[in-house]
Amino acid sequence: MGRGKISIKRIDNTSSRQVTFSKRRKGLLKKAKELAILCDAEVSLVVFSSTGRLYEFASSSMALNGLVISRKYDLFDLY
Amino acid sequence: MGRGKISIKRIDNTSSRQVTFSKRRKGLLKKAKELAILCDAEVSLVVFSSTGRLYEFASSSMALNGLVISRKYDLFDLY
DNA sequence: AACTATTTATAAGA
DNA sequence: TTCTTATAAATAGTT
Repeated sequence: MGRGKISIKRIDNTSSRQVTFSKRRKGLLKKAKELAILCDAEVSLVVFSSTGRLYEFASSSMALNGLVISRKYDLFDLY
Repeated sequence: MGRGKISIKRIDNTSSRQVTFSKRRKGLLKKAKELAILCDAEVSLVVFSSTGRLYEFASSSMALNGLVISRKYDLFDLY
């Protein structure tokens, strides 16, 4: 949806990737909320950016409260 | 996005709600996967339909494996 | 951070 | 319910 068609693979350019992340994260969260409301569904969505920032949505009856959300750590994290 | 504009509130008609759920769930899962790939993000998405069926997506490094996914039960479930 | 051309998702209809 | 299509909505590239 845009000036050109893109293929679904990792965006190499860092700033382009961040811009796309910001736009699409917003869109995804909006659609998650809409699905929950329109269809009376229970939805939880957790997103970590590649820089480790957390974004989340959970409809009220999803038991995300109090849940410890974490990425698997890797050796990279030790340095 | 369709023949008419809709407002975001619970769809009362059961069959319409199920049709919309099916379409939008598919779209949401697709976009979750795309975000993960394009932006090198970690994404987990869990959806329960109102009839209790589970749909999920998690990018590989999200620690969803082995996690017990459950709805909060309510008194309804006892009968 | 806005804009807009274009693609994509989807509401309604068949 | 699966397929179609007109239209709304998201967004890629631009400014």
